[in-house]
This record gives sequence, structure tokens and C-alpha cells, in this order.
Amino acid sequence: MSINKKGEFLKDEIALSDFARSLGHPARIAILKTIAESNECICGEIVEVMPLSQSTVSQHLKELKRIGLIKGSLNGAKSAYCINWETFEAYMNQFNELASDLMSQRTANLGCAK
Amino acid sequence: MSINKKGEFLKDEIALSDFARSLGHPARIAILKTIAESNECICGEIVEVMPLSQSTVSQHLKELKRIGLIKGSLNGAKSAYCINWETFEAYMNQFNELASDLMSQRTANLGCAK
DNA sequence: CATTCCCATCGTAATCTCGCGATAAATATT
DNA sequence: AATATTTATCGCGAGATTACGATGGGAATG
Repeated sequence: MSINKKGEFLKDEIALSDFARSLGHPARIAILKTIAESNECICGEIVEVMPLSQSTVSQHLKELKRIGLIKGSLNGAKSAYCINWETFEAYMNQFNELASDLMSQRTANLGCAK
Repeated sequence: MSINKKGEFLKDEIALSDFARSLGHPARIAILKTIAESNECICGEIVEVMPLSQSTVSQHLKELKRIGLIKGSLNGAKSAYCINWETFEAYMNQFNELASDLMSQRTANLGCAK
């Protein structure tokens, strides 16, 4: 893109879109599910159930970590991941707040043709 | 990307990530807000309040239309947009279902170190 | 009928994303 | 100490995304 205009929007909008974007790939949703299901959260386990190479999975994990949805810790040579519930919940609240803000206009205005 | 692997995930995951992706840009969140607030939903009004050119806004509108979150209709020379609440609500339900599925594991498992 | 207004679309450039294999670094095993 | 295992990161290529100005076509206005 010629110039990135993302910074010119509201902080809330940027934060929310960042959250949404991080869930904007099925692999990352699948990864979150996998981590949530497991008590172990070992990286290798995720790779096994995913139709992606180890390096690609690692990249998706990095993205989820960047936004704060998961946290990882080294456990010997292995890497254990778990969901950062505080962050996840905070984003979900923000997200649902947006949704109900939008929804509150549903009956308030008359709508447009069609 | 060398080969697109998105198709190898679950239908639900793909649909949800598509929804999330469509909200993955602050402009599109801002556009949804603007449309929800207005009784008129005229395209030109959206362009006015957005730090983007008309053609770029039009592209974002197209994307929101593609996923089904808004619908547009011609109103003379002007284009009126409104939110497709049915679709929006359906996606939100799906999204919150995923969230509560994940959350239900929060207490169920012991978590990992750190 | 010429002109203006509104908007979708085309063409474009710059940047970001996704996916992989290769490599590196750190721990575990022999 | 040598080797194997595990994971993060680098480098790359293909393609998608984001942004713009320009163009075109359909209403509205003169």
C-alpha cells in the first residue's frame, strides 16, 4: 500500500481490528482451540494436528503471542503454550461492546431501502 | 503464499476467520459504526468522515458487502448502505459460541506453567 | 443535450501475509 | 563429547491487501 492509514483511526477501532485480524486465519482459530483443549499446550502437539509445517505454525503462534492471546514458556527444549484468558476476555468484552453499540441502532433508526 | 491451505480447516473455522478478517481493518469497523449511526447510509457521507479516498472506501464497502455484513441499494445516483443485521447477528452468535467453547476449558484444565 | 454529481471499477504501486525449507540455538539423550 | 530433538527465526517466493488517481456510466440539473 502506498501509505498506511491505519493510525488515523480511533484507538479502540485499531485495537479491535488488531484482535479481529489475529483471528482472521482459520489456522489461528484452530490453534486456539487446540491449546484450550490441551493441558499440555506443547508446540509439537499443535504442529501434529495442523496441516501446516512447523515453521508456519510457529509463525501463527508468534502472531497470537504478539496480540497477547497466548503466552508461552520454555519447558526444557519444548515450548508450552497456554491461553492468556485475561487478554482474551478483555478483547471479547470490547468486541461485544462494539456489537451491542451497533445493535442498539438496529431499532433506533428506520433503516434504508431494501 | 506458495499454496493456500485455508481450505484444509473446518468450515466453521473458515467462516469465522472470514468474519474476523472482514473486521480486521479499522476502516471497516469505522464504516460499520458510521452506517449504524446514520439513517441515510449514503456512501458519500461515509467518505466524508473517513481519512481515505472515495475509491478506497468503496473497496472496503465492497469487502463488507462480500461477507454479507452490509447491503447496498442504488437510490438515484446515490448509493445507500445499511447493515445486514441477520448476517451480523449470525456471525456474532457463531463467534461468541467459539469464545464460550474456549472459555469452558479455562477452569477445566490446569493450565500450563507461567 | 451538455454538464455536474455520485459511485463502482480499473490499473497501479507499495507493503503485508502465508507458506516452506534451511539454519540456528538450546536442551535432552546416548 | 557426539547426536538427536525441539522450536524460533531467516530468507525467499507467490499472492493478497491497502491505498490512490483515473476512468466510465448512470442519475440529476442546467
